Amino acid sequence: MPEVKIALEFGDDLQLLVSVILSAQSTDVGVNKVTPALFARFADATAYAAARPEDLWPYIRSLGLYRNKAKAIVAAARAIAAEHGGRVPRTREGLEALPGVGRKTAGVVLVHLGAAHAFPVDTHVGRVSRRLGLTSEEDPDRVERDLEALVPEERWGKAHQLFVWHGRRTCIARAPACSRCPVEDLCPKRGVPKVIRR
DNA sequence: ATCCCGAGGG
DNA sequence: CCCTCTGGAT
Repeated sequence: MPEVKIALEFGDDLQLLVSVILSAQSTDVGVNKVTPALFARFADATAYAAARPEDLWPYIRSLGLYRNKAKAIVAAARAIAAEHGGRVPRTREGLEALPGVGRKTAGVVLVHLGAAHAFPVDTHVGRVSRRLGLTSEEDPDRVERDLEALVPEERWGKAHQLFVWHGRRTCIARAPACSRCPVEDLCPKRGVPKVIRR
């Protein structure tokens, strides 16, 4: 399988974690647009920990949900500085214990770090899986359970990345590009009129 | 179940 | 105008 380059641009674990927190209900394009200035201003967990959430607003306001995200980043950085020696924890339990970090965010961080097998379910993974008929669930935790039963554990991370990639590039929410879809033959929605397709 | 919450696309 | 974007906390 060809190596697939995935979107988020980060230089260290903390930049990765911050990027993933920022990516909630936001596009990767938007995240990569704000992170250079943000990372230049806040170099490490100590820098974020010393800041107030409002200090981050100017950098991330364009993303939406910026109050929550700023609060989460500062709180998480304080926990990382105080309880983890300034280093981002590399276990699911450690990550999920951080403020603003839930199962999906922890999973994406683990996949990027290669620290553990995980199959985080975001809007793309959920939509693609439902369209392909791999699950009929809406709840991300249940979708994840179905997918993890279908895919060998060693491939969860790669599968997650491929599903996201496919969802962004081809199996787009509004207007799926079925005509250039590489897995159209596998798709139950094949041939279904666009209006009903979902 | 609801709130947060701006930008880009159809 | 409405929907969607790699959610999490309450």
